Amino acid sequence: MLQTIATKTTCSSCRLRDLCMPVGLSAKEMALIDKMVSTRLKIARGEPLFRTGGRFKSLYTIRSGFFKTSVSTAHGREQVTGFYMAGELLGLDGIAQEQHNCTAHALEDSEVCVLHVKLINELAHDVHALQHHVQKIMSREIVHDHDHLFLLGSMKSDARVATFLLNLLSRLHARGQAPNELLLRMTREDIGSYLGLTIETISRSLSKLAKSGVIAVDQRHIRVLQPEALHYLAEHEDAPVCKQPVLPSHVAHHALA
Amino acid sequence: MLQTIATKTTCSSCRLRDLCMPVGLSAKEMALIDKMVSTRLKIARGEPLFRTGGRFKSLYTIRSGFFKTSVSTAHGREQVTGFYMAGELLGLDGIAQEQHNCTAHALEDSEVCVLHVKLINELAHDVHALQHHVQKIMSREIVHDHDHLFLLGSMKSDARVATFLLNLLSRLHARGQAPNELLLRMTREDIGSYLGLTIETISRSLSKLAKSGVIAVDQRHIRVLQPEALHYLAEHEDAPVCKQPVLPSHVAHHALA
DNA sequence: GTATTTAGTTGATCCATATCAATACCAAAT
DNA sequence: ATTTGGTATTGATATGGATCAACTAAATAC
Repeated sequence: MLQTIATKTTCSSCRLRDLCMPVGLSAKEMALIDKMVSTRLKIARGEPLFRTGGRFKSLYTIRSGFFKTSVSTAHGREQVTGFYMAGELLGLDGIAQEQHNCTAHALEDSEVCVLHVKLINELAHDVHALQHHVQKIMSREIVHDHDHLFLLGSMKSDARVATFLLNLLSRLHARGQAPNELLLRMTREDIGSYLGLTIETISRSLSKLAKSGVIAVDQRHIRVLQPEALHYLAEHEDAPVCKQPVLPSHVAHHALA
Repeated sequence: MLQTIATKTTCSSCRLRDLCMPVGLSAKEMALIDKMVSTRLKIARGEPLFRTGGRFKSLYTIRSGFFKTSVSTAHGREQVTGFYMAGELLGLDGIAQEQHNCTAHALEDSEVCVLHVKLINELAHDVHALQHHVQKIMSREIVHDHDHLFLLGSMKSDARVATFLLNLLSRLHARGQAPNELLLRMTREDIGSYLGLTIETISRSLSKLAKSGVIAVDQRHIRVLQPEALHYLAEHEDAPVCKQPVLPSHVAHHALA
């Protein structure tokens, strides 16, 4: 299940370096950083990387693949709290109580770098930028969570779906992918849980977007045909208050009929 | 509005020390820490401590008083993201982009200690525990946000309200207050925004809890009469799935008639 | 004191989304 | 090719909470 493999790649030569590591390190600092990652793990699709309650020893950066994180109650109900892709850091919620507070599942065969916290903090003493870097990443997570609180607390279903698609698109775009195409790695159920909606509502919302020509849906493959319309939906139809027609004619006249 | 006053109290002698600072510091370390807080601010009720977009220079620990934080869109809608009380840290979301990403308002006349990040990070180099402490607090914030995502994504209105009350109660209890009494510092509107509900729903939910004898409501003063019933509501009526009667007879037979 | 404003409650109605149900699709196994 | 099971779509119906509206009570101003 968890297969350990020897590291062949160093951080300094990693193609994801700019996503993972602070920029502008000296050669000396970079050499120190290279010692930080001693192990990599392969996680097969569907398998957990860590689970709620498990002992927290390390953070994980994704080398390749895709993960979801989720929290759940004793009484069964589950809530997906995030999706993570290459270059992103998993496990930050474990620092608080030295045990993982959510479960991370691989949504496709994936590979992660293991960063032992002990090692990170020792290194941070010498590589000053590293400490600040960790803070920044944690802060970014908080900001993202706040945005998501806004989504769950104030936005209507179509706006949630539009926002979700745009968020994935921009993150994939930052990784060199086409800015208007998207392969959903997660099920409708995962999306629904993440967006606080049912699978049927997700399906209907996507169908509506497709019918109106804003996107094209083929199974889990999404192609964005009218990015502006998608942005408009994400930003304007954001409240139970709004009663105007969804799209003004200059944006897309037959959108969402 | 923002009135600066000279510090008369040191961290080492502060009554909130255990809430704010790492425990088990040496005398030497404590002396260093004492230099961290150079300024305190008084914020009058209703005034902002910082605003979205404002330059991020420091974190704030609450000495006394009560704050709410909120994010909002260009198009007006606001979402309360958290409530903060004595000993808690404000401003962590600003680290990511070196600008504040939410607005913090005082809900009563309050006093905060100003912690310049530059100073914190310099100190962290010598006081190793401090660095870890900041990480822990940020991680705790992430965990809390995930719990709140769960609440907004999966819980029904009554469960949200019960959870909210229990959360405030336990935090106040940790600060030496009675475990069954509570003075709400925020309006119903703030609560509604925080819980993703309207003011009317908050009002109805509180009335229902009062009518069933679980709590007593007198304006913003809440007294908990049946803590177990409140816990039950928070944990069990957690999903749009649940169809059973709200409370089994052994918990509270006339609750929520 | 009275007037005005703001905050909160309560009832009636409506609607967005959940729920229920039937069907279709694709992948893996037989 | 056929079954099986997980995944997705679509339609019909139900409902929790939003919206609208009328009213009460406290806080503040005059």
